[in-house]
Amino acid sequence: MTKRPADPASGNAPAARQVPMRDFSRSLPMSLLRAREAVMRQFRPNLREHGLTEQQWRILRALAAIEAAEVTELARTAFLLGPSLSRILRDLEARNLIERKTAKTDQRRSMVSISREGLKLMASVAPSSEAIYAEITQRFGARKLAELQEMLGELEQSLAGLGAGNAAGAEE
Amino acid sequence: MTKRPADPASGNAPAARQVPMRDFSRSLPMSLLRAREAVMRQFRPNLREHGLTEQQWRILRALAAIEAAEVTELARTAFLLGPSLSRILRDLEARNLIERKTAKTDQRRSMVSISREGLKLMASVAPSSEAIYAEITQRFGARKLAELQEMLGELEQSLAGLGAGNAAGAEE
DNA sequence: GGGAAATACTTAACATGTTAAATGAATGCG
DNA sequence: CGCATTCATTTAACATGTTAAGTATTTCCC
Repeated sequence: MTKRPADPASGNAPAARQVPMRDFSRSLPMSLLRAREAVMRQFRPNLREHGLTEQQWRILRALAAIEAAEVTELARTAFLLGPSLSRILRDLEARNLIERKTAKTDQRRSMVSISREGLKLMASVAPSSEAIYAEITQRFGARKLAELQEMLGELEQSLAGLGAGNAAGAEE
Repeated sequence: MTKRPADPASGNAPAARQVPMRDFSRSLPMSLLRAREAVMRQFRPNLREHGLTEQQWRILRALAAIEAAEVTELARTAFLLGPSLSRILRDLEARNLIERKTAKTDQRRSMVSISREGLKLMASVAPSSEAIYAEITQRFGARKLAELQEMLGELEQSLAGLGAGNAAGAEE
């Protein structure tokens, strides 16, 4: 065996380490992904017990805070893409957790609202959910949590209107 | 605070607002989701131009930093679940971006490594990617970015070993 | 040494993310 | 009025997230 520590391509193993980049485990997207996963891992079992996914729960919560909403508005509020929302609403309607009716003035729009049954389901999920959130807040620290969310908001702001198709003077 | 000023259930619209919860647009999961999306939105177009998804890119990056890795190890590094990784590796192998061979000592394990072609692809993607990251860093501020990542790490730490099937003292 | 249990990975099944295209309804404008 | 354009929503197609089950090996241990 010839000793060639610096050239991994000497064997049959394909060469690696040839594209210098940041340690990717410390990249911002990764940090955000891991943090979010750590948080959601706490909530998912409870939601699952009630037959809800994270996204379905987001929609119910968004609807519970208002009378009714158009699909597009709901997508913005629940931070879901149109196609995802469309599918989920179909399922939630089949389960009688929401109700829809097309708007009178514009047949294209459909007004979505949470049903009585949906509210009942929410009432059964909310307590554990709030308890979990409280536990997280306590563990991490309420002040730090507020600070973190402040920074996340600032990050979002500082990237608003970057890329995404157009800045000042973008040509397509 | 026992005052209930508004009862929206006066019309025919299904009653809402009956399940008191935090304003969900300000919940931690939402903040994290929005922040991450704001960041990833910057990278996706570039990756897409090269026919890569975010996850495929994560895998290539993880592999470029090492000689070879077992699938399980790679899943941990790239923060992907086994089934997702399994599918992606199948596709990346079909595109000749990675190579696999089963380990000699244990037929169950398969060693994955990046191919020469994979390295070439990385080299063509990395510059724009780094440039975008630099732009983000500049906009948000390098110091603040480091601070944010520090907090995200702490959040992850403070939730490690919560829920997930075992409380204090549950040693499997 | 042989079978139960553990391990590494893959498949399966369903839900969502993501982009493009389709559908149906309103609007603008000649 | 007629018709191209815009708009709101859905469908389609493909990729990943998520949990459960399956498959092939290996290890444990009597």
